[in-house]
Amino acid sequence: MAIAGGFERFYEVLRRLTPRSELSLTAASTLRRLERSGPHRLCELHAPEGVSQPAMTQLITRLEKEGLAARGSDPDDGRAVVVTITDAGRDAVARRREGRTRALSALLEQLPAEDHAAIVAALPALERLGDLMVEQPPA
Amino acid sequence: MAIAGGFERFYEVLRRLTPRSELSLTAASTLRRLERSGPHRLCELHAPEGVSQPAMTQLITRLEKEGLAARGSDPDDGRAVVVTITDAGRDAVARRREGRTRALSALLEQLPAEDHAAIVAALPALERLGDLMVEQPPA
DNA sequence: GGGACTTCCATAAGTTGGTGATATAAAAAT
DNA sequence: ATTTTTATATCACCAACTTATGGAAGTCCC
Repeated sequence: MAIAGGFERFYEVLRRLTPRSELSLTAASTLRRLERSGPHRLCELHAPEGVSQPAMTQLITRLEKEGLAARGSDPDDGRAVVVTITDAGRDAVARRREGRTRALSALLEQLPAEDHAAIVAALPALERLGDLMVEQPPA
Repeated sequence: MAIAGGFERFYEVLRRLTPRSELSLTAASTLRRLERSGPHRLCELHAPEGVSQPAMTQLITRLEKEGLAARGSDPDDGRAVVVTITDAGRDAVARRREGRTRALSALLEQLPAEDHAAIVAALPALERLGDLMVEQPPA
């Protein structure tokens, strides 16, 4: 399939759009999740982010150290750790989002209008493809 | 921009499509480059792959150890190291490509036909966006 | 209510793939 | 013939994972 080849290529390209920022991929994704859908227990975070539980523990420890997230407790369950995003965390997410958006916009503007339109038109489809992929662990 | 958000999402999704394989992202991308456009000197590889020169040296060392690439020399320049992909390397690239293709196809088939069409239609545009990104180091 | 599992999180130890600083040898320049 | 530049390699270090294991809080079950 040419589609797979195109995706492979696109993936590498996106990879380069990110790297040197203050947040790792998983860190950014986790913070965005916390911002979008509120506090979560640690065990609810690691699976959707696709990392092991110890990795999530360590990530939260890092985020806490940097002041971007906070550990809390659940009064009804002494085992649980409830992770919350802080204001500084929201700022970091916003900064990252803005930086990405600016870089992408600059590139998109140089693209022919019909390419631009094609990408916009495909976004909802890509979104749904993403949903499928989360539901069904791809081999 | 909604586009940036969509890409961010899509990136995370693609990330999950890759990891468990035998090759790291940079390794796969480098092998593909060697397959596509023939032998390269080490110094011609690290910049387009977006890693430092020591990282490329180490990557080539790993690939050599695994038999996927080979170091050669340039008779006209004693400093140069010329990297070539081996048959085993080609096999590895092919296997990876096939695995990805199968996983993606399985998902794409479940998507409504118009989503499928939208993605196919956007591929050339994404390709061109990728070209732009390589030319212009995004902030 | 007192064990026996179970769930949630943390810790330990090891691995991978990167980084910057620096060394070395070959080529180019002055 | 020096000096400078270029192409790799090596070194010490680090970030972010992994698996295996430990311990504490909850649940189940007579």
